[in-house]
Amino acid sequence: MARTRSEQSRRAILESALSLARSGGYGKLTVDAVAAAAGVGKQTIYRWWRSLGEVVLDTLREHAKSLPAPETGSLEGDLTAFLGATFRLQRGPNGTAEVLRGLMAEAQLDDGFAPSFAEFIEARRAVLRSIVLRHVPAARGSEAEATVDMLFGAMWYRMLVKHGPLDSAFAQTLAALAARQHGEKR
Amino acid sequence: MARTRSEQSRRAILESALSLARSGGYGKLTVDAVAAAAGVGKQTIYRWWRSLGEVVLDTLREHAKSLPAPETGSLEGDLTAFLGATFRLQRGPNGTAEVLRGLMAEAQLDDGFAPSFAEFIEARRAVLRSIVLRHVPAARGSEAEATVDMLFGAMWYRMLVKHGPLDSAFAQTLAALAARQHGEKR
Amino acid sequence: MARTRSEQSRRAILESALSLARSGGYGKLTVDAVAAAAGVGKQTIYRWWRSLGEVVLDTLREHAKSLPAPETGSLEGDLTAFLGATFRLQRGPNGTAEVLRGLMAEAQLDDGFAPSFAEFIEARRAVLRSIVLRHVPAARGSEAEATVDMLFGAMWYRMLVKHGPLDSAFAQTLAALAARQHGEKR
Amino acid sequence: MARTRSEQSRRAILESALSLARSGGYGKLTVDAVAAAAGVGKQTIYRWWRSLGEVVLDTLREHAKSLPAPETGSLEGDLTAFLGATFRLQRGPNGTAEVLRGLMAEAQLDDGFAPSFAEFIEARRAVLRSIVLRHVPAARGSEAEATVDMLFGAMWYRMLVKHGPLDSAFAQTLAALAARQHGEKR
DNA sequence: GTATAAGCGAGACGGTACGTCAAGTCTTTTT
DNA sequence: AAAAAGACTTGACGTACCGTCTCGCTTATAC
Repeated sequence: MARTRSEQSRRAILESALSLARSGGYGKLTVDAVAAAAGVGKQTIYRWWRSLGEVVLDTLREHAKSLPAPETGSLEGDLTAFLGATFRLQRGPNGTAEVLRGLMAEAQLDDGFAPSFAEFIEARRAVLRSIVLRHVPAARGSEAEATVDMLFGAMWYRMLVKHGPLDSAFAQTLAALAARQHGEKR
Repeated sequence: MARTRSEQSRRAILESALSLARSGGYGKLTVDAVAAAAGVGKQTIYRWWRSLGEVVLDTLREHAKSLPAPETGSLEGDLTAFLGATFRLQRGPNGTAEVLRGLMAEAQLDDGFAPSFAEFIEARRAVLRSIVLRHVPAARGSEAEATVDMLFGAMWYRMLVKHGPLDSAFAQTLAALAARQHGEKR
Repeated sequence: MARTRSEQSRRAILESALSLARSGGYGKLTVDAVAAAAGVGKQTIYRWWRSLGEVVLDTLREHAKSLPAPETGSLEGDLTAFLGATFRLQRGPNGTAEVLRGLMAEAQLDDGFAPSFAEFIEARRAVLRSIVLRHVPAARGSEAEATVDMLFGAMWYRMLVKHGPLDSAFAQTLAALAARQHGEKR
Repeated sequence: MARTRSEQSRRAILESALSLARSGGYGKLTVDAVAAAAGVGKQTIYRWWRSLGEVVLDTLREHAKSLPAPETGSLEGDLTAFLGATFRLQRGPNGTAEVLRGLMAEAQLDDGFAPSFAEFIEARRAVLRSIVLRHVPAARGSEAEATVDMLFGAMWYRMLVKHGPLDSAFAQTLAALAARQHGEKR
């Protein structure tokens, strides 16, 4: 005998949060602003999410689904394709890099948000790990983990510090170096 | 012919900031608290630093100086030593990891702080880059950069996401994989 | 369709402001202290008043209502009664003199507050003016205004400079002199 | 073997204080601004005066000396002349009204300044009192005091509340009413 | 088919911290 | 010893957001 959750409000909140984070920078995102932009009461946000970070994370989960695991036949080829596609999704004014940086920051400052973010990260790691293991089954264990950390680590490092571009050349270099780690021809 | 800067206040601020960041978490660090703990007026902080991030960064610059570049004869050996020492400095209750995570977050949220932090990061990259190039001169260019990004990237990735430890085993694995990237015997 | 203004907070603010002004002196009244004493956020004060002066003025408006216009039959009698009652309200530890002095000071230093205070003053002048005109209709115009200014002026002058008491003897003297200005037998 | 007080600094401080008070309003007068405008260290101000109020009061003491007691033969004439001259000194952009208002406010808020200000006020009262007593010796006592309070009170009241002008017409009206209080022809 | 309880937009609320301003004091160097 | 310069501690300012809490309205069951 109760009213049901408004799908319209849910969408408006997700979209407003993402668009405000992109335009003004994640650091200037506020609950008041999101609520106002979405034409929604603040309580409606707090009723369904624990923080703005969770809202934004929700929007990214959908984005990431559009990344299929490639099949080129070689580790270097698969990595080049996967990393290239991942970088492409982040680049540009409509890319997710700005928002990802904000979420990473949030996870450092808000202990409540860190687990959700870690879970999101783990999902991405699982995909990359499976690519590595498909070509180098023997690497199972700390070596595969380290390779995954080196690849995604390099990506995040550049995304966060901005000392170099996340372009296809970088994707290729990373793929080549990772392949060599596991004995593919140099 | 005016009063000179108080060295006592400077030290008190640096020490209070670092100790509060370690005890309560960087996210709960406030200017009011630092000023109170240092027995200092807030204005004195704002007079000499642009934000708390800059204060904390100042304390870390001194810490990092204590890391000497190693000389073991092989790339893998040097990397193992360098990464191991770096990780050791970050570990534990008196380690710098908690504070580094906070600074990385700050750099994402505060555009004014990002350049200072990037400069700090670049100084660390320079040391690692020189180690790589000493052993593999031919890697000069994007390959050396990528190797540096993969190593420090993996470190930051684990520091930020906390999905794995920064211990000597990880240092060794990273060193071995990086050495293989550049043709050292496996 | 929003939450309505809290009557409880409104009263607590008015009472705290008045009581703090009386105990510590108007000059030491601070927004922080009023908010703390009232158990209220500062924003709640700023939401409804433009300055502490307006808050205190609000409490005085109610106080002043308790002064009825007298009817003794003569100008001198009415003035004696009216001024006597007015002075009495200001005297003593629970009197309003301390607070009135503070408001007068505020009006000099804060251009935004001056109009509100002038309006409050005019309301009081209107009462005294009507007493004068009831007995001396011919004084309408600058003479009545001047008489009002001389009576309230003398009161404020003593309140502000504190060179003489605001007692019933002074009320009587003022009343007598004002009556003579308008030809009542001496 | 000591340096003597700098007359140049003294003058610069007095002039800067007065001019800043007139241009920006007494309420916005600050010690920093006066010191900067006078090309003087803040300590030099604090060494010789207890507060900015005392500085400004010093400048006014000289101004007031330029008011000679008039001799027209009648109470009404003398009062008209005296009040007219007094009002004239206060009017206009170079008048002292703005500054006097500020000092009166200061005296209400700063207990340390009130005595100095009261002394200044009393000097002015003495002049007006002597005029009244010269023409109405019998008024000695509370009646003369009350008349002085009514005249200066009316002046201050208008100066502070700004509900009417301090012009020669008002001076005349006040003089006439005061004369009637003491039996001069109506 | 209507009562009723949850969802909702709105926005007031108690708090915490911000970054700024000015006060009055202290220290350094110069005159 | 007085002065210019300006750093220092202190304390209050007015603002921004936080997360919580009514308020009155809307709407989808469950009776």
